[in-house]
Amino acid sequence: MKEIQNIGSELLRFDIKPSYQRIKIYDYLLKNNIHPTVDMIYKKLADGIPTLSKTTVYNTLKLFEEHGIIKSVNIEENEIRYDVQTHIHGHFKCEQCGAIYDFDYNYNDLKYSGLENFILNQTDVMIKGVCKTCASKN
Amino acid sequence: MKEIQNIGSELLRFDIKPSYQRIKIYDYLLKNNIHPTVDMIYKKLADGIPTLSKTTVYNTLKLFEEHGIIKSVNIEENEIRYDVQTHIHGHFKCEQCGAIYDFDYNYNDLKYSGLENFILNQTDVMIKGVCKTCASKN
DNA sequence: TTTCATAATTGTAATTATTATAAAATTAAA
DNA sequence: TTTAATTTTATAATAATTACAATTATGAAA
Ligand SMILES: [Mn+2]
Ligand SMILES: [Mn+2]
Ligand SMILES: [Zn+2]
Ligand SMILES: [Zn+2]
Repeated sequence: MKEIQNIGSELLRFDIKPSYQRIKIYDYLLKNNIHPTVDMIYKKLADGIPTLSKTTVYNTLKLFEEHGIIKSVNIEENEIRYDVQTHIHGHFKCEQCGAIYDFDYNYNDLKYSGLENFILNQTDVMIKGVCKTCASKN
Repeated sequence: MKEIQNIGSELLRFDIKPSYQRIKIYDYLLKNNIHPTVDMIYKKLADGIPTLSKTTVYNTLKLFEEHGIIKSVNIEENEIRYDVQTHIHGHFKCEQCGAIYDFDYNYNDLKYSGLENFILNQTDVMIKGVCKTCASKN
């Protein structure tokens, strides 16, 4: 889990003005490292912030990503998920419980053929299968 | 490019009844190895088959995938793309021209940490960047 | 403190991809 | 030819996301 002492100054470090909503959203992401969807974030925070608009959640996450403080992950077809973990790592989605796990892989050993003279900006490794917990239940 | 002599018998090989629409859709996928979206497929085929329904395209692609004759790829957030190439390979998306390229990588050298006792069913490697053609123009 | 400009938030409507459903058309079997 | 099963079609319903304009909050100048 990512440890941040002061959320406001962390946002400022990324040139993001720390409004009340932005702080709450980043705080949620830090404390819930579950790659949540917009809807999950909105529903959880709407309890504590009754005036919160889903548009604000969309705007904020877009802003966060543009400023590089979070990453979006494209795991399932129909929804974007968000990740405070910005270092290079892969994602595993359990086909049974739906949970998403982080994992590390040997990024530097990856060799490609067919991409000569291409400029590579971002690599994502996605694996689907059955997680340890679900596998032991079967 | 995948070479198929008889589309009808190839569909039958995968236990798919070769209806007129199914043959046309599979034929399109074989001849247009561009990882098209449902909409791209529908629009192109609707010229030749005026009665074609988009629902049929959705149904057919779903059926094809269930029978393992094609794969769906999840490259951009908001849309599914389809691929007749079913062997393990990666996908590169050019951020400038939007084209999607296939590439090969050393699948067996991929080493993970954090997935001990997990069952891995499907691995996808996605890279974003600038393709050779676009890079040479800049 | 009041005034004003700017930025952030909100609510609503519009867009887009996808799924659900039921009727119509086609195919295959009796 | 009847009949049943399968496939296709049209339409409506969902769901995620974006567009947009009004409202609210913030912060500096007067
Ligand atoms: Mn992650
Ligand atoms: Mn491919
Ligand atoms: Zn699981
Ligand atoms: Zn390009």
